[in-house]
Amino acid sequence: MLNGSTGWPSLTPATRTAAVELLRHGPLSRSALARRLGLSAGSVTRLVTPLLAGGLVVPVGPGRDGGIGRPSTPLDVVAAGHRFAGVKLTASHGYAVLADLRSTVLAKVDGPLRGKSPAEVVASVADLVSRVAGDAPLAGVGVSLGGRAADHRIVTAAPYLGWAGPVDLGGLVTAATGAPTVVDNDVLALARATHWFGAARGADRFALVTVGVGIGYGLVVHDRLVDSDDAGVGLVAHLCLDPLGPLCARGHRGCAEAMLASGKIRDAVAVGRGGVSTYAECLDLASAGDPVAVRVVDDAGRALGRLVAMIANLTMVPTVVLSGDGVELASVASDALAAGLAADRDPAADPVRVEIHPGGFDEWARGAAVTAIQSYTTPRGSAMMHR
Amino acid sequence: MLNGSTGWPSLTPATRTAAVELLRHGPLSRSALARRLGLSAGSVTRLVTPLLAGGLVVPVGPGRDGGIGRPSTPLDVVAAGHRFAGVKLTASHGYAVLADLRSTVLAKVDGPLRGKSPAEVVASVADLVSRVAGDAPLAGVGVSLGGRAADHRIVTAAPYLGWAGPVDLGGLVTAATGAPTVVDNDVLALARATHWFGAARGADRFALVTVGVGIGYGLVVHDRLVDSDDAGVGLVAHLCLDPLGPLCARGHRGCAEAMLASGKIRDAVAVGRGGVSTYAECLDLASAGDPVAVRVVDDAGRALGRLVAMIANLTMVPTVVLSGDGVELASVASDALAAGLAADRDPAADPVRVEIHPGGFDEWARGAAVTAIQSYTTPRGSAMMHR
DNA sequence: TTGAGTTACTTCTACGCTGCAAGTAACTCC
DNA sequence: GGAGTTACTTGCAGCGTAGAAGTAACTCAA
Repeated sequence: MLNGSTGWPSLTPATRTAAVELLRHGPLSRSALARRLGLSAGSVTRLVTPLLAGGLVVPVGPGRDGGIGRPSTPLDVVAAGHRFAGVKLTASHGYAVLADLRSTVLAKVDGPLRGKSPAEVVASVADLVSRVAGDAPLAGVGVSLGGRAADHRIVTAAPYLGWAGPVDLGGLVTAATGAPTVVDNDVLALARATHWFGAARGADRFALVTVGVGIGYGLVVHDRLVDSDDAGVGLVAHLCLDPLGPLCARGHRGCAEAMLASGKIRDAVAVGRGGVSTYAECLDLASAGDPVAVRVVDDAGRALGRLVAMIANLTMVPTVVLSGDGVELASVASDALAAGLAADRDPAADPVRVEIHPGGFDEWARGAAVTAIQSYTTPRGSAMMHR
Repeated sequence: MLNGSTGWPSLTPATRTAAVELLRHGPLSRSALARRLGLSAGSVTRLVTPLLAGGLVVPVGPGRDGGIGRPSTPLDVVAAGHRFAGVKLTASHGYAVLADLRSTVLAKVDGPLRGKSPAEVVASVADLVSRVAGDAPLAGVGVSLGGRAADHRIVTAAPYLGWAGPVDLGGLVTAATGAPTVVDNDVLALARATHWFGAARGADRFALVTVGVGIGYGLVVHDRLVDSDDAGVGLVAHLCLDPLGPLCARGHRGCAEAMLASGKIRDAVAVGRGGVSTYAECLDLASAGDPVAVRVVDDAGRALGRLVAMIANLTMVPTVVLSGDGVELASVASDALAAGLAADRDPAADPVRVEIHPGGFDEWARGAAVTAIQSYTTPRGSAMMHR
């Protein structure tokens, strides 16, 4: 009966593990679940019984699998039973989504921040949350931003907001909204969403590269996000991708930011031919065959391909997901991307799968919601969130 | 009483987990072990009791930790209770070590292979093992080679030996020596040794780069070796480190192999000044200030630094271990290495710790022994070896 | 010297979680 | 309509765990 107040945190560990497996990989029959978890069939029956009784999980579909023997009964988590809000912060705006347990977006709103001070940001976030959620009770709130958050609560670095010292954003938003709130780096949150519910659902290893105003990078290995003090803050942005490329603000020639950031691409096209004012125009011009735009965009695509190759060579991921608001670059310059990838990847090695996942601001906000979902489903979990 | 015949495989899972923790991180007091494993003190007492009774673990030292309260009693695994042999194969020779449970080398031998056919290699390995082990009973044998082994048994690729189809080297050596045998890629095996007992002991994440005839690469993330079909077979060897560098055999300019392989460095010095015939001479000349050797070695050091930076940026490891028979390069060109590292690493990010670990052929063989040790201590283990 | 405080370890119990074995259920194929 | 096959359930024995209560061995201060 979907009692939100009891919720997943009250489940016993093994039962919760089964529920998470169903959430991430479902629908699954009991036998498939047993194989996935490495358990006996009897144990799975026992674990699943209280989930069915509580209405968190339901049998779904007829389960026709065509084979011989008794047909299986696929089970699935009832995603609609819980609501989460996700908020992505930029220097000036907030973007919020309302999502269910599988991070399906049910509503979205956005608006300017009232200001950059912690109090103004908290008030803006609370406002966005109440606007997007209405009076639906929330199981959790996630907030993501370009910066770092310790323990998913304390913001320790937020260059775009200009915060000097640590701010307990998680605690403040929890107090303001009444819903348990977690804070995360925006790229890491997007990587979490990609991992659990997105283009890399079910993948044990993958990398995420976001292209847009900046270049972001996230890595999942052994089914777990790789976190560190430096994760998501641009270690990848200044990797050299083209020794003859343009300069970035730090004086690096041909680094990822200089080659791929949407502002840099726009500037390069503007310098070459004039008459452009937006990144989207540059991609359109390149599609239409404008020689300057084609050259700039192709150079960028080749650089992106080389970046993908470097990532795959050094992390051994079979898949690299491209996202971010500027990711159309990868479609427009797909040939150049493939060429750059081929140039730096051993042809004898397994080919790298490149997935292009469209990314707008609501995708970033959805990432924030997934951080909240993970925190809700695996509190202080042994594997997922922390450690 | 160190009964080798019962051994670790007969331990119950939780007890074995405690024993592995002591082996890898010991000596540890019971309370420290409880903290590490996330268990209560009572559970640890229960787990440790049979290990003490069986003599696999002993109390060690007085346990003075200076603080207040009852002093702790550090426990440690009795490493001398088991013997393992490790054999590293090259195209023409085998190198074998005898090691205890902590991979301390007790003896070493080497010799030419009788030939490259599977039968000749197996006979050579068995010969080396019996020479190095004498009549000591072996708990396990590890064999490592440049190539791939499926399931730690079946060699599926061995370019240096010219084997075409898969060869059940593990099964053949098991039959020939009477000791359970595992097969592994040589770089991965060295990474295992570095992880459990070497320069990265206790590290949750690190990367290993080997420099020598070829360039090797291994990665540990989340306390587990990253394995893949392509691991260890040279994905890293053809990364571009210097756009103006020399060519490798595949036509890559300035790739890791072209810049760092000992043969390439020797050739570059020989072309420049003549009068050298070995890699070691080149390093000596560079130390002595010979301008050609200094330039070649410094370029290589800078390239190695850039490689370390790329690895750290993309994998987020805090530590990179350098090893291999040509690793002296890193000491001779340490300034250039630091410069290359600084150039490609964000100064705001955590600094990368570079550990130089001397590596001869016996280190490679020790790696093979560690593969056997891991297989012995964590058979079909949930985390260590497979999956 | 004595007792309070502190940390390390042990013992006992209740219970969660597991595999295993022996069922039952629902299907296909012949 | 039975044999074969796969999915699932039920009951049981035993491992593994936390928690509470107790013991041990030390430091420190009065």
